[in-house]
Amino acid sequence: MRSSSADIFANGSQLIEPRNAPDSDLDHGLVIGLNAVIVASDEHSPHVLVVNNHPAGAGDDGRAASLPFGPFHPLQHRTLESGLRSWVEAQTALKLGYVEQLYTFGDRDRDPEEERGGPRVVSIGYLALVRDAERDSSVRNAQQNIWRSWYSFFPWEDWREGKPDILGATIEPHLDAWAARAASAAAVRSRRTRIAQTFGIGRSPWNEELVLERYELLFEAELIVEAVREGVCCENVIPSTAMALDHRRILATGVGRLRSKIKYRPVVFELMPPAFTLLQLQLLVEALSGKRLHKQNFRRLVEKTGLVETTGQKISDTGGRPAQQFRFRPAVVAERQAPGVKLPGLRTTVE
Amino acid sequence: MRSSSADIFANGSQLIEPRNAPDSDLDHGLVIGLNAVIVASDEHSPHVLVVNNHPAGAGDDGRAASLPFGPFHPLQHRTLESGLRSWVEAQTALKLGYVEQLYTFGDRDRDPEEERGGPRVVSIGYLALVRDAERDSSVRNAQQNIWRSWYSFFPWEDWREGKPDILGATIEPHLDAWAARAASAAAVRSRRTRIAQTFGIGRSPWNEELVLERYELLFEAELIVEAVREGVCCENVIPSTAMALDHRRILATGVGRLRSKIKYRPVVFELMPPAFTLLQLQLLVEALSGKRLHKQNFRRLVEKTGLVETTGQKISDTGGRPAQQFRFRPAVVAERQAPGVKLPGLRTTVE
DNA sequence: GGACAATATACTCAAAACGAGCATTAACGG
DNA sequence: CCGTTAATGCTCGTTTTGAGTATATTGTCC
Repeated sequence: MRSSSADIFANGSQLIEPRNAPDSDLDHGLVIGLNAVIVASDEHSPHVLVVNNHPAGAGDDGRAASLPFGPFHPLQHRTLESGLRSWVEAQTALKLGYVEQLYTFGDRDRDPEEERGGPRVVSIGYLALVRDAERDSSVRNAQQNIWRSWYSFFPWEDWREGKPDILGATIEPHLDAWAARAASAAAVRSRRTRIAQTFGIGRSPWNEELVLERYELLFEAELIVEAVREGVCCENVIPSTAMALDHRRILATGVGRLRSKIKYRPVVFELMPPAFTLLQLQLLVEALSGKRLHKQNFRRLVEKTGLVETTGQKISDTGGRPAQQFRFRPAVVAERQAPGVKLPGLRTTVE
Repeated sequence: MRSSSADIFANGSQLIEPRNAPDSDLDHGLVIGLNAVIVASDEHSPHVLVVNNHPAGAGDDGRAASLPFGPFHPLQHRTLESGLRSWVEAQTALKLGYVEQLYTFGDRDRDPEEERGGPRVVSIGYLALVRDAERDSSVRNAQQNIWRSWYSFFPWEDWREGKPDILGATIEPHLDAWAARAASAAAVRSRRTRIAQTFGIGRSPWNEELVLERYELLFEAELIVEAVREGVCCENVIPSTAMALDHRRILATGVGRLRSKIKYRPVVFELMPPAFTLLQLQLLVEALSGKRLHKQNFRRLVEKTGLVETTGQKISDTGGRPAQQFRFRPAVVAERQAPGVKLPGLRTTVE
């Protein structure tokens, strides 16, 4: 397929070509790992599967929970995604539905052990969605694999009951103090703008998609346990569940991605039972997005997109007028370009 | 922070933990490569830096062009992005502005040589933006590194002069024939829906962001040279510039990502000169998105977002009433959460 | 200087989308 | 039958958007 007759002109400063043999030290001490953000959600909260690393009887000295992780086995797996699916399904008995790649994390300092000579681990993060009913099948290792509400890791992300107290009481003051500590007046201003835009303060509205940006800001301000270097005092740390390494960052990436994706692609299905009422759908979307929606407008939007159709059944178990039962239109589910569920109202703009 | 007293029951089928030592064959024959989609754009067309693998004087038998590629050197680089920046800047003399990770490509069949025992190359694709003025500085290896309009790789993506002829004349008939070849009636229908949604046929509007989806559909239908297996006839192939390996797929990912990103983040700046007229800005956005926009509405949108401010200067070299000169508001450029340039108009919905 | 070509910029107007709420309907438990 | 609870239907003012028309400002050609 290739031929090169006149490579005599090639010189040393050219771009390295794909098929050049790698330097011998390149494939030394390099491991590719696959991390999965596995999400299921009921009407109350989305849950994430985490691996509990506490050894039996360990107290706070045990390692923090981590995301499920598996090595990528180039000899066995044709694609990255099949590698992911195979170890997840083998080890948790979960049937993964939708799977999407999130991001590849490769910073050296993502793992302190690397600095001490361990192999460099480059980790490819994936988002996977499973139906809530599937959650039971993960009990195979109930002590190790547990489902946790994703809001336990990001308590500031749940605005369903209004602005979370933790924001006004703790986060905003600490962030403001951090901003004030900046070197120059310009830097202080820059930090303030960034805080305001990211956390929806002042004229900026709260944007539920900026999960990662908020996490990284808090991390930078050393308000997150994982960011606190050894030996430094950490009284400012915001109460929330920590994770190992940079797993909370990966999780934040997943949460943000899912929150934005539901708006333009029909992925909520993957989390819903096959039949449901519009209220159930709304509650799920609210759980994911972390904000409350205007019921009538939500209905209007959902019906307009043509994503769902009625099954003809009526459900009367919530103590009011019975609700129609819906299902997602199979044609839409099969196709990927279909739109998602727009989020209407209850504007959180004004606090 | 947490305690679990009864982990005595933990058994061997638990999820593999992050710090487990990898199997010894894991880091054998595995290389991480960094691919860059480097984009610059003038008012006529966005350009992509490709490495010309054709040796001087070689004909069509030379290898197809590829994206610039460099190995990731875990010992030298703290982060993936710094690894990318360093080899790109060293080898092309380009000053990269905005850089963002696209996707990690790891399918085994992305490179036929792997099947013959070569090392598995997992490639992390990046999108990098440089100002058009920077394009000159890549001449360092003019024979090797050349800029090509991205529409030479995807001629069907340029709707600025109306629907490209190639669509109606070639692509749509071939796709339709491919759909008809499906196994079952249901499969035929499913393919047809997918084609219609992806290529904006019938009631679906053309969505300029679906660059990757369109490419993959064409690939599946074997209308792309790269998809044609050896020995199979290829008369249906759509005339367009091919690339090595899966590089055209990576490029499609980059184009799609950029097209969507300009709409919600202020990244056009990175491609624009510091001062410009609104028409210049519009032409650039049109070049990127591949469609024409309604001038007055574009102006309205841009001015509303507050992304730009006037410099006070007037430019009168285009033969009409002089235009105001604008620049991006530095405060906005510094911050990332700022909105992008919405695309108004001239609906391509109805053909 | 005046018509004209070419573009910039201002303003209009109707349709659609959106936020917010009120009103009505259909079940259930007493 | 009445109160409670939720589903569903409808309205209405505000924004946003698509698509123009109108006006302003320059250079050029005669």
